[in-house]
Amino acid sequence: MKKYLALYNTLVAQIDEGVYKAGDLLPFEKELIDSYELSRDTVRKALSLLENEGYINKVKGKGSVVLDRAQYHFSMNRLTSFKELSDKTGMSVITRVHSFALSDGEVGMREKLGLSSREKLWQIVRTRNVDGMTIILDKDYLLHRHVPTLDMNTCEHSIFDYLENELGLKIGFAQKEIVVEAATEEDITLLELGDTKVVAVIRSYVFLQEGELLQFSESRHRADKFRFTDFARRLPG
Amino acid sequence: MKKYLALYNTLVAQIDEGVYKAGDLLPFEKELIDSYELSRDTVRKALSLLENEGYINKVKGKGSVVLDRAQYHFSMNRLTSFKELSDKTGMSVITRVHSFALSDGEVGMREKLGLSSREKLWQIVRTRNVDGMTIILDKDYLLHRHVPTLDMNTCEHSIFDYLENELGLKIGFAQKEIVVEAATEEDITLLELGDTKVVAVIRSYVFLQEGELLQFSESRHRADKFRFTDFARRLPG
DNA sequence: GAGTGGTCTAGACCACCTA
DNA sequence: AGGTGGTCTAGACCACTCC
Repeated sequence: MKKYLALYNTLVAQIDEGVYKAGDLLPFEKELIDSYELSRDTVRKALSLLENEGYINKVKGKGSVVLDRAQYHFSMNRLTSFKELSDKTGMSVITRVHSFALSDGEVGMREKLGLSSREKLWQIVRTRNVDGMTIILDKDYLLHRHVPTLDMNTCEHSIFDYLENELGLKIGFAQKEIVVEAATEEDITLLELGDTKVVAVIRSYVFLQEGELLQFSESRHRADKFRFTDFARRLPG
Repeated sequence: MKKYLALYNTLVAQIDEGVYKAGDLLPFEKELIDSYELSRDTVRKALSLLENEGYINKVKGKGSVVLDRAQYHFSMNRLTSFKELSDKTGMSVITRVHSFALSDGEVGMREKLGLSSREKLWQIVRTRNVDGMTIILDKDYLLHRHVPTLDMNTCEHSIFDYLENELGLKIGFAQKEIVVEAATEEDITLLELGDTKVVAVIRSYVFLQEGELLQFSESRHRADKFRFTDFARRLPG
């Protein structure tokens, strides 16, 4: 639909298929303008997206250099669902739902999230078995206000899809933090931890486009299987 | 100099000073255009930057909502030097240089970085004492090709500044990864680790604007003092 | 000098929110 | 209905790279 996104997607597809390899130059702006019949700004918007996503590096006076993206494959720079991630990486992922129910949240959680004493939360506890090993314990808390109903089938597949496509919620942005913590009894049991009684925890606060809190999540990873990657740019100027 | 950066900087300053608080609306595009006498695209470029940095959330038909940035203070989303980070957060940071010398790198490193057998590396080992506690062990490797000379004073202060301002190197982007590892003897000694013999490691590969590797770094953190925060947006579309 | 991307401008139409 | 941000276009000048 949107022209700059269409161009972005075709260029991403071409890079993924190897039409342009690491070190190659993408067609110049002028060439893209002519061959796709777009204005310069539209082409530049698509290229800026590619740059922000770590696909290319634009160099003044030279062109857009394709980067080696093989090493960035597990990037969690963006807000993506677990499902998208496993689809792209081709890992075999089995999700097991341990519980889902309306609750009051854990102690102190209501205060931390700034919720009223009435506000109920959906609590969902799931484990992820990746390539034959249970390595992640996901604990999600969804605000009942935004999510009136929820079922087992949704929890087993993609809650993200459900929120966006079924409920029409518009997810805007998320704040994440990564810390290392001592394993709880729950971690030890569900993740079959061995010697190292330590987990890496990704906590995220997911907000709707208007800035309202939608969800709080804890993703607790076996420390020995944990890897987080990030792509960073220098600020312009 | 650049108009959109000037506007970005003044708006950042105003948000930091509390002129606009979390939940407030920034002046509308039209108002910024008129009061600063800029074109719409220039104003939009500044606002896009603010949005990408997590300062605001733009909502169609409504305006630019200022986000609560207090919680994001330790953001390492961007490529910033340790010095910048400590300047902004007001923490007392003492850097101690343990060694710096030209070396061949550690075993396997040359292969991993794709370097020729001739290529020499500057190896710099430093610890960071934050608010009275030594919590980070930084091991940096700079390619000799790009950095002919280096001295003690530079290592104690900002290598980043030296590379950019003295040598005129143009840093483009970095790939980072975070993993949790068992502590080495070096970690235990230098970081005065107690019970938990585990460290959080941020590895980064820093590239120049043209895509050449400049630096490889390992930042090894006491697990109990480690915290990494990240701001993520949903892709447009 | 020719070609590249970076910045800036002016104007148009659309989709969305609020009233 | 009026205002907002989102997209798209056309054209200009500049800074940088490469030959």
